[in-house]
Amino acid sequence: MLVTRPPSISEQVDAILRARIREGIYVPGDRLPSESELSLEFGVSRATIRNVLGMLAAEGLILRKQGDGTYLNRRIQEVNTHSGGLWEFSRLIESSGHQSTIQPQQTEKRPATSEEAEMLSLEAGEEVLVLKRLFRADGRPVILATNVVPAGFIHTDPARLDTRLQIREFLMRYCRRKIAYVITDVRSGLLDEDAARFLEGEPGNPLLVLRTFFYDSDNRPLAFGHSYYDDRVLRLRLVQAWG
Amino acid sequence: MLVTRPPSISEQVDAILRARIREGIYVPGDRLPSESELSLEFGVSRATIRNVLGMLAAEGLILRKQGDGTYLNRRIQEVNTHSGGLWEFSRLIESSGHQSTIQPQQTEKRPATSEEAEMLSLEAGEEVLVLKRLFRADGRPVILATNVVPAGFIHTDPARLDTRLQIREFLMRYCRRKIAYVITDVRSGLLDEDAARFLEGEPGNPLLVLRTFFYDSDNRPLAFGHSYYDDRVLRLRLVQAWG
DNA sequence: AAGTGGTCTAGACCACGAC
DNA sequence: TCGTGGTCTAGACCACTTA
Repeated sequence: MLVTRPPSISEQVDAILRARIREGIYVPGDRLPSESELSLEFGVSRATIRNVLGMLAAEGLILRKQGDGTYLNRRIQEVNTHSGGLWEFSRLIESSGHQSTIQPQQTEKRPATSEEAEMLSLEAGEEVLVLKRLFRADGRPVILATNVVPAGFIHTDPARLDTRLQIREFLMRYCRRKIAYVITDVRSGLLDEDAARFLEGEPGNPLLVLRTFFYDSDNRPLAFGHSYYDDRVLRLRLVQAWG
Repeated sequence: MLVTRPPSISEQVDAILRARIREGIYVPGDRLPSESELSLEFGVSRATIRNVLGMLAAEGLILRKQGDGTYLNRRIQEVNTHSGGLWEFSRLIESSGHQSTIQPQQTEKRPATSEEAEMLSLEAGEEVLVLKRLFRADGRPVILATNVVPAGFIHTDPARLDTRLQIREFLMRYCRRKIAYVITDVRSGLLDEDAARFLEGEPGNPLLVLRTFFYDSDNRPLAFGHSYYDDRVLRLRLVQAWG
């Protein structure tokens, strides 16, 4: 079913370079081989190498200096949003150096509220599937995430759904929908009584509230999420490369 | 002095396309001309066109559909972090549709605290320049930003500094330093008494706290900032394109 | 079948930094 | 001066969507 197309040349080069960084073959502060050397070594064109390096640079993983060379950023470990996904909580937790666990708390199918109906372009009263899940970092609860998906999207027997999947994987597998882009609202909020039962903390504590909207390439809303993010435990840290 | 190199071909194409979007020549939801058509129209190679479109797509401004075409995102107006800069507050405010004003509150030169010294790789007691500024959106105070720069970086007579400059421009003009990348910590916090004097609000209100670290391409810290961001007035909204 | 975007190549020339 | 990354070209072929 899910056709797994072979990895492209760029993806392979990307994987190799990331592996070398991970395994310490390239050490933070190191100067990497030049683009021409890499293109010779891998037997690919320089344009392909540049494409890959461009992505690594955009993540802040490497620093490129015209006339000099390409260097491995000394501060890679400080950042947890490499490759961007602010909404892929498991990866966020793991790339912060913690062990991530997902704990489904509640899965219910119910009519959409009017607010939900509007955000998901549904008729009032159409059903939605609501997934409430708790993410833990090294056992400590950090994120309480609620995701809402139109029930009409789901082609699978509800009893067979794996509610531990990432939302992206969930939409792909059960709804055959591909996320094209995501809009995330970052707001501050206070821990309410309900959320305090899940996240260890006292009601009234400040925390981050993320509202996430998922769309496909036709601008159709696929899902949205509402998450409480305990920033005392897990930093929300973004890198942005300039130029 | 500041050499202003002529805009590259990509920059020109980029400017033209953004202008067409801004002026409504391309309307949200529209299908843009194909890459080949654009490359013919502008007399540049398709690779150059793709380079520019790639950036617009990364910002979520356009959506590209293989086998179909390129479409202008219907939700462009909802997003205020196009081209990324979470720390360029004026642009953030203006691309949210507000009029932005900067109000310098205080400029002082003093020895670095031990925390500042460590973050900026300074010796204890070295001097720093502290800029405290208030950003307003349509007159309403939204961001209280404090930026700390090593005083030794500054080559200009302190009395002649323009304290209304963006931090990027400030570092470039007075310190001849180029920001290579920026790390931003987004945290939740409570309005304290001092900040409440500047931002209209009561102490104890939740708000966003941004801590921003600026580095050059040698990994040297250039500056850091501590900002109170009133998210009731201005949304902090990120787009991330998938794939 | 035709046209779109996605990937990749093999060159060229330029701007810049270190030596 | 030499090697680096930055820009740009003119092609080729593939994957995909639409008709």
